[in-house]
Amino acid sequence: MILGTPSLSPDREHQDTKGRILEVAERLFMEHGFSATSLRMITGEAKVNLASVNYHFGSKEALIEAVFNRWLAPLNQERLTQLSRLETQKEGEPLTVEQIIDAFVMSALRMGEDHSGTGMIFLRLLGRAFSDPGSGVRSLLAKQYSDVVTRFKRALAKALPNLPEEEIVWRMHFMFGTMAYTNAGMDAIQLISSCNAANPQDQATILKRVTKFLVAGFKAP
Amino acid sequence: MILGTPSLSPDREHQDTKGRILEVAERLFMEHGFSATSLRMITGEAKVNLASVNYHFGSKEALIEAVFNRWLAPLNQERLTQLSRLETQKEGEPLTVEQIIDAFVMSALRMGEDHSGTGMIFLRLLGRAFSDPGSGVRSLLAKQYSDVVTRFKRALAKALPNLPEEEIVWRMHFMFGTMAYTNAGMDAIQLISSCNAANPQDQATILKRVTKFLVAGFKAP
DNA sequence: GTCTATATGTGGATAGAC
DNA sequence: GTCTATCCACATATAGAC
Repeated sequence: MILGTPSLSPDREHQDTKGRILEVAERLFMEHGFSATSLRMITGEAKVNLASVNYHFGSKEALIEAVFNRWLAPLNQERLTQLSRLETQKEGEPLTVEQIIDAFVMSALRMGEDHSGTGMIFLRLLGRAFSDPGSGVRSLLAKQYSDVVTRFKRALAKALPNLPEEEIVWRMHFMFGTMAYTNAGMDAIQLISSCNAANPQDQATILKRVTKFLVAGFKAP
Repeated sequence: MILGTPSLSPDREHQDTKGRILEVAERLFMEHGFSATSLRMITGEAKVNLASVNYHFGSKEALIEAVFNRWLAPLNQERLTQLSRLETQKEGEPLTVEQIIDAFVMSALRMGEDHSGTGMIFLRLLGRAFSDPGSGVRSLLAKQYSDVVTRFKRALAKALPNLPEEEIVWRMHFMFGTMAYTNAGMDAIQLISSCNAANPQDQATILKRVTKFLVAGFKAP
């Protein structure tokens, strides 16, 4: 429980001020980006006073950090836990690529499904944050991701002993990109593809597609 | 020659006002995002008068559109040309997945290398634009990409007859994500991976890695 | 076409009453 | 902790001289 993780209660309008701000900010940041979202928009929708943001968080920048800290740490913790679980299970033998990618991708799904869908919004916000340089979030991401990168890199190196480490790092980079974009641009696909195929489907199906795509990519010679 | 495509002359400080604005805007939008980049920053660096932006473009929004129109149309035209060239060559027989992905990815490289590296900056900006909703650029992207999507989808469907069309669309979506992120987040990899592996390399090598990764992904069962 | 000056709005942040 | 009122920096945009 890091920073006022919201209760699962459906009537969120009775939450405390701090929690309401976090929840609305999360959504608006996702919809409009960080700099295009004003504190007035946030406090307006959250029906709290403008000054309360600075009272509770100190600054807009600090609010952004708080939004991230609330979800990112648990998400990456879950990823590490899943990986550890698999490694214990196999007792030193290398995991399969499928298992590793699955641990990475499906942790996101699990977090998204928890908390009655609120986590899903964060996933999409996370996608945006990776490509948003003007928010100071990037350095935060680096810290939060460093353990995950290290551990997954090691696991993948064991699973793919013929692949140079450099290649593995790049492919992980591609994986982050695919994940980020898939989450953030879920609405872009309709714009781009302009076909009735890829319609709003449940995240589970999409992530299974992603996993298959990524596993094949990692296994490329 | 759509909107003042810059000359290849190295001393750009002698360009005309409109061209200088476009060039600086392109870079600053990429570095800071659209809404975080003010016209003052642009005109300051371009050493032109503030009012000249509105004189030449009408508004900031129109400037953003101009920046995109300058490069995106030629890029996608190149992609279509490459695809057509291959199809003519094969006379009706399906292309290989490698050829198709290569036509898509390497057109970007070719454009990036042209114009003494200026195009590269645009590629990274393009990556940002996909995940930046607050700029009205998205609908522009949809229009500019629609032909490319249609043609490449058809080619891929012929190359992968066993793959449902829906799956193809999704994998194209993943491809866009990988490309967008790879271009935009080239600096993020150092933050994230915190290892000496993936260092500033030439774009060509990186795009070859991407291509291999993507081809394998598309070929996944 | 280019400049100065300015109109007009909105941003984040804060002081101080309650 | 919450509110009103306000400060001040900076945004886009434009009017009008040159």
